[in-house]
Amino acid sequence: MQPATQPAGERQRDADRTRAEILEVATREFARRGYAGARVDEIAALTRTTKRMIYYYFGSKEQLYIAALETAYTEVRAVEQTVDVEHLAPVEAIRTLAELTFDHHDAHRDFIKLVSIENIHHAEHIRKSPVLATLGTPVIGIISRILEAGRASGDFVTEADAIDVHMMISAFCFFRIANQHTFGVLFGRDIAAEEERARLRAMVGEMAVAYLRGAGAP
Amino acid sequence: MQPATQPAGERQRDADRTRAEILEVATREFARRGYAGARVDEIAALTRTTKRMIYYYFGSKEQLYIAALETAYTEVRAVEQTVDVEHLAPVEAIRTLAELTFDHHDAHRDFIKLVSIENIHHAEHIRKSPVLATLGTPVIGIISRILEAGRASGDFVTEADAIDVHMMISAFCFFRIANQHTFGVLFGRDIAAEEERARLRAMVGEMAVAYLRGAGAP
Amino acid sequence: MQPATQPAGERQRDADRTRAEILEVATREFARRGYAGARVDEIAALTRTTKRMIYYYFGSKEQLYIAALETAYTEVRAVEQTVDVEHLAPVEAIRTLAELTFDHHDAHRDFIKLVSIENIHHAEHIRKSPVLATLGTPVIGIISRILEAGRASGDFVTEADAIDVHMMISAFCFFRIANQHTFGVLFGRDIAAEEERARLRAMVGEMAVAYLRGAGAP
Amino acid sequence: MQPATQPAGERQRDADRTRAEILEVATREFARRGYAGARVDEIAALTRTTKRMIYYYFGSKEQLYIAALETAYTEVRAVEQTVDVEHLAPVEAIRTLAELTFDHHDAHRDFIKLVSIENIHHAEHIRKSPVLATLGTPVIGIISRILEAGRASGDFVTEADAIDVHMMISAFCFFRIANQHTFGVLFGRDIAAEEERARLRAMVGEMAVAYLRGAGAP
DNA sequence: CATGAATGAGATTTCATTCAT
DNA sequence: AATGAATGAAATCTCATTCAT
Repeated sequence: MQPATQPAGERQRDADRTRAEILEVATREFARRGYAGARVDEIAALTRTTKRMIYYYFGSKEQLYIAALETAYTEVRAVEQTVDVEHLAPVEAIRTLAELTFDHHDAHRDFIKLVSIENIHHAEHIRKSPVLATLGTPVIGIISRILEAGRASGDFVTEADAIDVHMMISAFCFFRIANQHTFGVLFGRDIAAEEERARLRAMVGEMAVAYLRGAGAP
Repeated sequence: MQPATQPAGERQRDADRTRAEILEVATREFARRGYAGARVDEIAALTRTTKRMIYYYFGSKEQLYIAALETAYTEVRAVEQTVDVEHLAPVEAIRTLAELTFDHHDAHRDFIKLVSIENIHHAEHIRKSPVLATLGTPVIGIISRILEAGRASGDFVTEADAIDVHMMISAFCFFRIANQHTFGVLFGRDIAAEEERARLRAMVGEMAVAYLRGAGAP
Repeated sequence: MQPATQPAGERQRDADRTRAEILEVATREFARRGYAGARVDEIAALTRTTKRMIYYYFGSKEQLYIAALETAYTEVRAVEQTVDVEHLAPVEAIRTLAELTFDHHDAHRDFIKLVSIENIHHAEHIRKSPVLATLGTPVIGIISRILEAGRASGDFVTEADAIDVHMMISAFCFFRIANQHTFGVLFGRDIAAEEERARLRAMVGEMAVAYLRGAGAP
Repeated sequence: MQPATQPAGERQRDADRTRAEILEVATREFARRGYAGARVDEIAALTRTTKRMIYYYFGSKEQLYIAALETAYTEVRAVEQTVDVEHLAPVEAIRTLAELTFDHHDAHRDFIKLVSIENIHHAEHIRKSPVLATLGTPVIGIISRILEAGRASGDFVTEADAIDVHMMISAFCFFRIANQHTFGVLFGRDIAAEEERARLRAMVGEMAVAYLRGAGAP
C-alpha cells in the first residue's frame, strides 16, 4: 500500500493520522448512538483501518470512549483559552462572553452529545481521567474578574457567584443544542436551526446582563 | 401460582400491577444506562415477574422503552396541568412559574434522563408515538397570557416569545439536573444538591423576570 | 426436537443432562489441552448443545473450568469414602490403602491432568472454590488410625506423619499417570501401560510398608 | 542503537545475550502460564528486545517453547552428570542419590513445571526434538550399578529394576514441587516450604533404602 | 398467565504472526 | 540486527428474542 521508500517519519505520521481518524469517527459514533449503542465494528468500518487497530491503539471500547472524551474536552478548552473579554467594559464583557459561549456550543455539537452521554453515566469516565481532572477551567476566573469590575463600577448589583453565572449561560446554550429534538417535537420549533441563531444569541447575552443588573430582584 | 378460583377482576388487577412494576423498573434502568445499555434480562431480574412477561406485555425492548417514555411524559404533564398562576400579577406569575418548573425538574430526575437519552436518539421514539404527539403543552398558552398581561401593565418590555421564555427557564432547570455530574467534576460544585436548591430556585425566577423587564437590552 | 407432549419433569432432566454432558466434555478438553488451550467452541462442538448454552449454564470459560474441577474432585472423594481398610491388620491396611490409591489414580486419568493443570496455575481456582475448600479429606484420618494401630502392635517403627505417608503414596501413583509421557520418551518405558500395572501396584504397597517398618533408617 | 563501529564479535555476543534473555523469560512465562497461556507479547515485554526478535531468533512460539524445554533439560542433565555416588557403599549410594535428586528438584522448579506442561501435551514436543531424544540419561546406568553391588553385598534383596527405582525416587521429589499448591489447599501443609525440606529429604532416602532392603515384601 | 430452557446473530476482545523500512 | 505498525483469524462473551409446555 505504502510506497517502498517511505521513511520512518512518514510511517509515524501515518500512525498519528490513523489514531486521529479513529478518534474522529469514534467521537461521531459515540455522539450518535451513545456509549453502549456505538459499535466498534461500525467505527472500524467508517475508518480506513481495521477493528484490530482500534484495539492496538486504544485497548478497549471504553478506553476509546475516554480518549474521545478527552480529545473533545481538550479541543474545546483550547478554544476557550483564546477568549479575551477583559479589556471590555463589564456589561459588554459579560454579553460577549455569553455570545461566545453560545457560538461555541453551536459549533461543537458532538461534544455536547458526549457530555450528555457522560452525564447519563454519572460522569464516571471523566471522573477517572487524570487528563480531564486537571484540565482547568479558566472561564471561572474570567467571570470572577468581570463580576468584580461590574460591581465596582456599579453596573452589577446582583450578589452573583461566577460559577452560577457560568451555569446560567451554559444551561441556555447547552439546552438549545442538546434538547433540540424533543423540544422540536413538543413545541414545533427547531431551536438549533440557523434561522433562530441570531435571536437566541442575542437573548442569552441580554439574559445574563439583565440578571446581573439586578432587575429581577423581588 | 394463582389460585384457580381467582376472579377475573383480581387477575386483571394483578396484570395491571405487573405491567406497572415492569414499567417502573424499566424507566429506572433506561434512565440509568441509556437505551442500548439497559438490559431486558436485568429489568426482568429487578421485577417479580419474568422476562417472558415483558414480551407478553410490551412486545419488544423498543416498545417497552416507548411505553416508559409515554408514561413518564404523561405523568409529568399531569402535574403541569395543576399549575395555576394566572391569578397572580405578571411579575409574580412568571417568577412562580419558573420556580414551579424548577421544583418539577428537581422532582423528576429519571424523566430528565429519559429526555436526554431520547435526544441522543434524535427524538425518534417520541416522534413516532401518537400518544406523545397529541399530549399538548398547556404551558405555552399560560406563558403567552402572562406575557400579554405583563406587556399591557408595562411590567414587561422585552419583545418576548412564549416558547423562548419557556426554553430559557427549562434550560436552567434541566441543566442543573441533567449535567450535574460533569459540572461537579469540572467545577467542584454539586449543583443538584439539597443545599444549593433554594439559591438556584430564586435565581431562575430572577433571571426570567429581569430578562422580561428588558434590563439586558443593549 | 422434543415431542410436543414432553412434561416439565423431562425438560428438567434434559437440562441436567445437558449440563452434565457439557461438564463431561469440558473435563476431557481441559485435561487434554490445558485451561488456556481448551476451546469453548470445541467443547460446544463435541456436545449436542451449543456454545450459547455453555454460557447459559456456566457463565464463563473459567467458571466452566471450576465446575469441571469441582465435579471431578467431588466424584473422586465420593469413591474414597467407600474405602474400608480399618478392619485389616496395620500392615495389610497400609498395603491395601496404597493399592487402592494406585487403582484410583489409574482409573481417573483426566482428573489427574486437571490437578496438574491446576498446579500450573498455583491452585488459584480450587483455592477460591467454597465447594472444594470444605470437601474434606477423610483419608488422613484413616491413615492416622492405621499408623497408631501399627505402632501399638509394633509393626511400624518409623515416626510417621499421616500426611507425609499419604504424600509418599500419592506421589508414586500420581507420577505414574501424570508423567507417563515424558518418562516414556526419556526412559523408553510406558509406565502407565496395562502390562506394568501389576508390578507397580505391588511396588507402591511394598514401598509404604517397608518405609513404615523403619527398614530405611540410617 | 548500536554504535556503527561495533566489531562483529561484540555484535555476536549481543546476539547471544539477547537470545539467552529471551529464553530465560520464555522459560519463566511458559512455566507460569502453560504453553497456550503464555503470551509472545508478554515475553517480549519482559525482555529488553522486541517481539520481532523472538521471531527472528526462534521462528515461532512453538519453536521458542521447544528451545526453552531443550535448554532446561540440557542444564538439568549437565548437573546430573556431576553426581558421583559410586564410590559409596550401596545403601549410602542409594540414599545419597535420592537426596541429590531431591535437592535437584528443589532447585529447578520452573523446569518441573515445564515437564508437567509437556506431559499435559503428551510430550509431543520433546518427542520431536532431536536434541532431547539423544540427551541420554546416565542416572539409569548409575542406579543399575548400585543395585548390582547391593545385591552382591546382600544389602538389597528386592528384585528391583533401575528404572522403577528411579521412578519411585523421582515421583516423590517431583510431586513435592509440582503438586505443592493443590496439596497445600487440601491438606493445609506447604510441602515445598523451607521448613519441610530436611524432613522430606531424609524421608525419600529412607523410603528407597527400605524398599530395596525388601522390608515391604508380603 | 407463567416459566425455564434454548438460541442465532452479533458484539468485544485476543493473539500469533508479518510487513515495510 | 532491529523496530513500530499492522493484520487475519479466531477466541470469548452478550443480548434480544422465542420455544415448548
